[in-house]
Amino acid sequence: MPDTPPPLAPVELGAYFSLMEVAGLLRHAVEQQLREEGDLSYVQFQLLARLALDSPSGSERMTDLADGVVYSRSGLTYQAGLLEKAGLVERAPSPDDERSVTVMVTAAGRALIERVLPGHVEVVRHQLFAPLSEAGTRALGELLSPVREHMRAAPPRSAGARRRRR
Amino acid sequence: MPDTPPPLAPVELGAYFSLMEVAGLLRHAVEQQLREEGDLSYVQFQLLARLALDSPSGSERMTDLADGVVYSRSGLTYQAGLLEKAGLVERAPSPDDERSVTVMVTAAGRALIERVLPGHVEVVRHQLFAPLSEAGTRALGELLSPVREHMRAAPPRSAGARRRRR
DNA sequence: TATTGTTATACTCTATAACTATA
DNA sequence: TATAGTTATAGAGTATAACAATA
Repeated sequence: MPDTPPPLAPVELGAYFSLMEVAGLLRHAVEQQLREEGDLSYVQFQLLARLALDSPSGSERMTDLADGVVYSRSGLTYQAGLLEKAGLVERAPSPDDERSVTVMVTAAGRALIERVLPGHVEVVRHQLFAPLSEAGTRALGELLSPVREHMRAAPPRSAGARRRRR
Repeated sequence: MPDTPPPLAPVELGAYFSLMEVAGLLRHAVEQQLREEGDLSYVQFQLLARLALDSPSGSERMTDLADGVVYSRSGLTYQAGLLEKAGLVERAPSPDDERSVTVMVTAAGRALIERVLPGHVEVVRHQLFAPLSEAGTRALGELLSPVREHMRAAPPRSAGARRRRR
C-alpha cells in the first residue's frame, strides 16, 4: 500500500487556490485586452514580448523562445507561423547551427507591442496591484521568484524526454 | 492623445511575470497528474473538488458552480455534461427555482477525487511549496487572498453583462 | 544517435448566438 | 423583461507521432 502524503495544511491550500484563481482571472482579463487592442492571444503576446522586450538582439532560437510559454514543439511552430503570417516576426535558419531556426521581431511586431503595452499595464495594475502595497508587491515578487527558478529547474517527474536545455 | 500610463516598475514586472509563469507551470504539472491518474482536466477537477470538498451538501446551482472556474455558460454546460456522462455528477432541476439546475457529486465522483487527491497534493507540494518556508507560504497566501477578493469583486471593465452574482 | 523543427491529424476546449422555459 | 440553462456551430489551441535535416 503506497502511503498517502499528509494533506495540505489550510494555509497551503489557501495559498495554492488563491494563486491559481488570481492567475486565472488575471490571464482572462489580460487576454481580453490583448485580443481587443492587438488581436493577440496571451501566448502570442508572451512570445512577442520576449523578443521585443527581453532579448537584446530581438531574436532567439525557437527552442529557447518556447521555454515556459509553450509546452510542445509543434505548438510553438504553430504560433510562430501565425505571428509570421501576421508579419510580426520572421524566421530564418540559424547561422551557427543549421538545424535551428532564429525567430526575429519585425518593426511591425515592435510597434504592435508598443501599442498594446499601455493597456496591458493598466489591466495588470488595476487587477493585480491595486490591492497591494509597494512592500506587498515587492514581497510577492521575492516569494515567487525562487519558486519560478525551482520549477524551471525541476520539471515534473513525468516531463517526457525533451525538456532539458541551457 | 490619450495619455500613457507609467510603465510597470521592475518590481512589479518581476512579480507579474513570476506569478504568471509559476501558475502556468504549476497548472501544467498538475494537469498531467490529473490526466494520468484520473483522466480529468483541471477544470473538471476544480468543479468536482468544489462539489466534493467545499460544498457541504455536495451540490450547487450551475451558475454558482461556474464562478472563477469557467467563463461562459456554455462552457459549464459542456463540462457538466462530460462529468455527468462519466457518472461523476448528476444534474436535476432545482426544487426552489425551476429555471436552475442543481449539480450533485455522485459516490463515484467522491471516490475519484479521493483517488486523485494524494498525487495532486504531492505535485503541489513539490512544485510550489518545496522552495518556500512555512512563513513564506503563509505570507504568499496573505498577499494573494486580498487580490483574489479584489478580482472577484471587480470584474474587468469589459465583463460583458452576465458576471454579477451572490 | 540525438537534436531541431515541421507537418498531418485528431481532439479538447471555448465562445457566440439563437433558443426554451421559468421568475 | 430578465435570468438559467442548453444547443449548434465554428474557431482556436494543443499534443502525438511520423518525418527530414543537421550535429
